[in-house]
Amino acid sequence: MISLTRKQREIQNRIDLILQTGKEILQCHGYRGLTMNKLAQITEYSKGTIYQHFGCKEEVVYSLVTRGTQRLLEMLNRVAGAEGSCRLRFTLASEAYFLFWQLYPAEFSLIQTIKSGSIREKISDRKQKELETLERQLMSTMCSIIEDGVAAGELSLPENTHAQELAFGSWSILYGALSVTQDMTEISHVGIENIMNSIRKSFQIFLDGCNWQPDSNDYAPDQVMSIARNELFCDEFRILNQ
Amino acid sequence: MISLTRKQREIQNRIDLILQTGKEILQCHGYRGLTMNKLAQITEYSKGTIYQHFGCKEEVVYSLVTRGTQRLLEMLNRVAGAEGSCRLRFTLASEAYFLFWQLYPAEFSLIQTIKSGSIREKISDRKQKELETLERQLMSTMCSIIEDGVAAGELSLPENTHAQELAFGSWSILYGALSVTQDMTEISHVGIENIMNSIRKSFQIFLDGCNWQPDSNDYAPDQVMSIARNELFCDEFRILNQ
DNA sequence: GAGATAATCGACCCAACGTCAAAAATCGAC
DNA sequence: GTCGATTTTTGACGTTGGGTCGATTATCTC
Repeated sequence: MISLTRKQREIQNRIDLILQTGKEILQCHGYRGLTMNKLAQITEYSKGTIYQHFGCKEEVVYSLVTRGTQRLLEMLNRVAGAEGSCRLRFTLASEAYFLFWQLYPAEFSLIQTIKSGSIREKISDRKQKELETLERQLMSTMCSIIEDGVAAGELSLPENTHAQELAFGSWSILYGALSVTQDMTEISHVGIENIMNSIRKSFQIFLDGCNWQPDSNDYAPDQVMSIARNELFCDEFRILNQ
Repeated sequence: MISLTRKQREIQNRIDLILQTGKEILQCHGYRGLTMNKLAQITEYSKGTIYQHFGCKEEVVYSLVTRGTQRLLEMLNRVAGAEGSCRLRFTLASEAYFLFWQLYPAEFSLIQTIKSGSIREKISDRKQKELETLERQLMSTMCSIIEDGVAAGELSLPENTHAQELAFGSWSILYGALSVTQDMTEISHVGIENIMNSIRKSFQIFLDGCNWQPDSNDYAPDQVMSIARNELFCDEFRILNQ
């Protein structure tokens, strides 16, 4: 039993090593630069061993996205349990996504990659369900904040509109804006901070459009950033700033 | 001179054939299913000839996106010259994007694909600039509608906010929502029309959040669809419905 | 019609994915 | 501790598909 656990840990560590190495190769040499030979060589395992854990190259990157999404979900759950008006919490959720984008740029850009049909068709149903579940959880966390807001009287849903639609809409703004931004980071003549502020504005415009009136005015930019920086995501900010 | 023109036309026709064939293969067999051998075989040209027009496989798909973007820009330009309030026109712009997504799904989903760094690095600067210019034109068309709206007193820009930021924000909603939807078309239990209506709502919420008050109430859903269907995009709708 | 130039072709090279039978390590029973 | 059984690891190999290039064919010019 003990021996079994040790074995399982070894395997887990190896999987971690493979994923970490894969991520590093991706960051240095891009998707095309990631080859199974290189992965085997750097991790000092043979190709056959790698293939024992990952059925194909695509599964490696898919797993990276899954792992990244777990991290994001964990941040979002922290937000859901926070104090303050619901609009504040919803705004903090967007900050979580910004942080995710900055802390895990490789994972974020892989989202686009893995969504393309030609990759997904190579991934086992089990792995696909796994990521799907995580995404559903993300969406449901966002929804619950909206529903809390409705319950608290901060906003009322327009006729024939569900909380999911608002969650989907606000998520779209963030995902769309960040994924477009992703490709421009080098070219763009405007700084990242400016782009992020611009997205923040769009996000708030969307909430204004929902007529989301918080019971206090606690979602002002300074306050949001202060809570994010000093309370909810202090670990993340430390890593980011180092 | 005549002979030169004839030659040039032959080449243009061949490029068209290659692209069209590539698109069909992509639709049937996905990105991985598109191979240069197959492309050569179906077009009945040799691989060498294909490579005379496209430096690599990636350039084929990149060209498909460029061509699709031209179609979209052409639709958008029709919108910009339309009658009615600016909010109506801006809404019609979103309908143009919906149509583009429905008429050219292959091209749309390739946008995600080509944006990934590993593909872009294989594309010549010239081709990249070409697409970049088109994208800039798209954005500037959207901006000009917003600026017209400001000039007409339909909305006023929030402090420290530029028309580009609003254009970027609204574009993000559409791009983000549609690119997420793209992957779900088979799985999703809700119909496409519902999803599109949901995105339409989000879009309008965003405009509401901008406090965009049209001089007339001509952007009501029925009116928008009527103008799109019967005036601006009647050709596109005919193709779509057949 | 002949020589020059350009276009076309497909056999070939090679990188990279994925496989599999042999070798090595681990395990378990006595 | 040893030996056979089982699992894990390995890297040489098959195959696929992107890309090249010298030979061949077509076109153009004089």
